[in-house]
Amino acid sequence: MNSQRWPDPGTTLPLLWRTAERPSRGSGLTIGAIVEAAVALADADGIGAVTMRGVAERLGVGTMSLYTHVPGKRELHALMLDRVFADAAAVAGGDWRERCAVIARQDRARYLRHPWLLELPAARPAFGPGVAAKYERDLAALDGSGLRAAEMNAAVMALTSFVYGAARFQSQARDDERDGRTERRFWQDHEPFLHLVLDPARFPTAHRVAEEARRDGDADHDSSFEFGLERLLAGIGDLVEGRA
Amino acid sequence: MNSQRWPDPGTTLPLLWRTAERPSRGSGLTIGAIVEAAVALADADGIGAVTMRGVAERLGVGTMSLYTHVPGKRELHALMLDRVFADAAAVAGGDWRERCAVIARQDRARYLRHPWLLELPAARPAFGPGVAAKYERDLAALDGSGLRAAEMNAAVMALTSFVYGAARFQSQARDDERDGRTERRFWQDHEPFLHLVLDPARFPTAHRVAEEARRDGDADHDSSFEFGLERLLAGIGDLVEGRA
DNA sequence: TTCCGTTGTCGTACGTCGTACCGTACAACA
DNA sequence: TGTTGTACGGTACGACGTACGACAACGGAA
Repeated sequence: MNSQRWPDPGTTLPLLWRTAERPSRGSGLTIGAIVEAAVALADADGIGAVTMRGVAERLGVGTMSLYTHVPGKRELHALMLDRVFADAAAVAGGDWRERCAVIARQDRARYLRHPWLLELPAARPAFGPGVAAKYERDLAALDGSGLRAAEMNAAVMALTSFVYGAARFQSQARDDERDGRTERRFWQDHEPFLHLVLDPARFPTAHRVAEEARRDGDADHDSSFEFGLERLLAGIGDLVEGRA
Repeated sequence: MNSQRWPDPGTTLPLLWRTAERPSRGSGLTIGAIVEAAVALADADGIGAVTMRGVAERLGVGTMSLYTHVPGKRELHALMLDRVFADAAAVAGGDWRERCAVIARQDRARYLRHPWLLELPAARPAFGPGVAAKYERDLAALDGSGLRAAEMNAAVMALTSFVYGAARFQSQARDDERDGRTERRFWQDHEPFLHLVLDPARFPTAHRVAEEARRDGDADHDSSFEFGLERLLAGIGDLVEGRA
């Protein structure tokens, strides 16, 4: 299945900036329409539902017609990513810390709105209009924080990593719930194995904490995210204020 | 392809703890051997190389024979995850902060040693021997930090999220390099589009920072990770010391 | 208006995947 | 020495991405 052909910015950029759009004959097929349909499918049923056949069917078009406008599925994924990153709005007002918090919440919300984003390669996305807008916004937020350039980059990276990881765990937990693998069911299934899982000899701390947790219950994802964000920003703040 | 059958702890736990191992007839096939082969394939060529046919071939066995011992591919993935989490060694000595740092580095190293881990559902993994050992280790590290139980959980979650996100970005970047999508190539491909990407009117900050970045160069992943880890622990430390 | 080359459209087909189904043959017990 | 339970695995089905080539719709030239 893997055709060993990798998408690269060289082939993706003209698509992203629509500088080489193919004319449509009778079908009304355009890059934009294809990406729109793919995003709709992914939002509804996950990235697994984005098949070339599925996208084509949604557009009322033959499967292979897509290949006139898009080289392949991986490039389509890159286009989808840039498409949903285009919602990155400029953040004004407040100090760098507040701006960063707003951005982190924005990014988290986008991941939860489009959880398939978390499955896509995103380490070094091609600079389409959407990714460029997000890049601009992130940099502008940290502008004037007083950090050196290298520190600014590292800080953005730390925030991005945290937001990504937190969103991914939450997204997977949501999938679990949707498919019936609830918290309740989880512990029900573990009941026959609790003597192994919570063996006080092998796992003393786990045994003890499980007791406490049963009383207190787990924190929800929202407050857990806010806690981590606040701690990370506090740690960066220490650096800004020369305290650490 | 999706058979709508989801793996759950109820079916996976007996496999994880080997309480219902099927006897092997002439082939020497066991759960352990299957998991071992699958991990070897994944380490070598990624999670995509772990196909039932591939695992069977590596074991010199018919494809369908695997299904005698393992219900399906998703359960095999869960077994693989627990298998590599079993390397979680107890961390002794130092204060909570040092112990957390050691654990974070251990976890990051495991993600980079087994990057396919990052692709697996891991939000609420079934408690096999490996996952239980990691859980015990994590909790023991934070024991005695003075944080309340809810804060401890949130702190672990924040650290886990950060480590996961950072490892994922680094892993993807490594894949990019391996497949020829190097940093150099990236900017070469962008050259014809720089007037769009770095348009001073639309993206003023990006335009300016790109100039600086060209001089300074990017920080590597190691120092970037250490920066984020240090900041996050500093922020948690503020809380412990009642400073924030 | 007619013709023809260009090119958007898409039906067919191939090789991959996970796995359902079922026949076969071996091991353990009678 | 039957008899039976079950480990093993061959075949097949429906999904997938996409290579290939036939066809038809369009634009410009005559």
